[in-house]
Amino acid sequence: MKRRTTSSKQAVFNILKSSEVALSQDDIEKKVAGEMNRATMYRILNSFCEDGHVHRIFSDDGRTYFAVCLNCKENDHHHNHVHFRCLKCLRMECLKEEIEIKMPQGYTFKDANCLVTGYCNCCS
Amino acid sequence: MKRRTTSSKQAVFNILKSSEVALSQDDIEKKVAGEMNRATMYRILNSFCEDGHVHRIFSDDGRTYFAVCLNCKENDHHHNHVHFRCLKCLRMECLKEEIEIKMPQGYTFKDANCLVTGYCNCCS
DNA sequence: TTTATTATTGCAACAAAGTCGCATTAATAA
DNA sequence: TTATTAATGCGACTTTGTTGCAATAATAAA
Ligand SMILES: [Mn+2]
Ligand SMILES: [Mn+2]
Ligand SMILES: [Zn+2]
Ligand SMILES: [Zn+2]
Repeated sequence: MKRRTTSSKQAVFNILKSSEVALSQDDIEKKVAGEMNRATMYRILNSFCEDGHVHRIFSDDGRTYFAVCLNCKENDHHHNHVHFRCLKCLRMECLKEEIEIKMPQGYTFKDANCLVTGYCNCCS
Repeated sequence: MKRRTTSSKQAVFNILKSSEVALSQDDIEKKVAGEMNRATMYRILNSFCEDGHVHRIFSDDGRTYFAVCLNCKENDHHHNHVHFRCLKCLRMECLKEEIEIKMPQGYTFKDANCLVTGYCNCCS
């Protein structure tokens, strides 16, 4: 027996799944009904990432954002799409745009975290 | 009269300039001769970034790394090159590889922070 | 050279993100 | 129904980075 399904986990997952944008722990805390301990939420988010249901976005605002994996198969995780953070409305979103990076000779690629800041179409 | 040249600034800048890799504040603190207050060093690094002598790399390890700008002209700052962090030897380096990102319709590009993790040629 | 101005520094206190140990609670297997 | 152990809440903690304030020092002005 490994993971157990709990209401906390389901709550967090539903929030992430129904969100159009990536969310920080703080964002989720605001959206979740009732109380939920910060440490617990981080543990939940970490487990989602471990299990490959959710991916992390490391932002230049000092926060980590979380978003559900959409096109990831069990054995094919590719998070090399671009993330965008609007400097005005603060939306953090996963873009369709994928980047392909030519690694230097002898280097091994493990993961990518590509973030672009600017203004979204509403805020431009 | 705006910026003043001080030995602290010069020390930090020389460390960054002579380093092959990008450095975190902590890295610099270890390299700097004698004592230097953390707040002071951050203020120095921030001023370098403001003045466009140095650019920031936001890493997935929770730290910010700093590296001198090499190909930036006064009016043409382009930091859309890829950064690489080796998961074994922990080197953080600026890669030659530049990424070009097609922004969605109506979006305005401001800055990019593209980080790749993996293993460098020594550690692969 | 001397003085005045103000950028820079050190210090301490603070903020925010995230982690961890531990006792308690609750899913699930037996 | 009971036993097992994952999940939770709590509080303490760590790390990165910032800020107010008084003291110091680089530089402009006299
Ligand atoms: Mn994404
Ligand atoms: Mn760089
Ligand atoms: Zn916007
Ligand atoms: Zn390496």
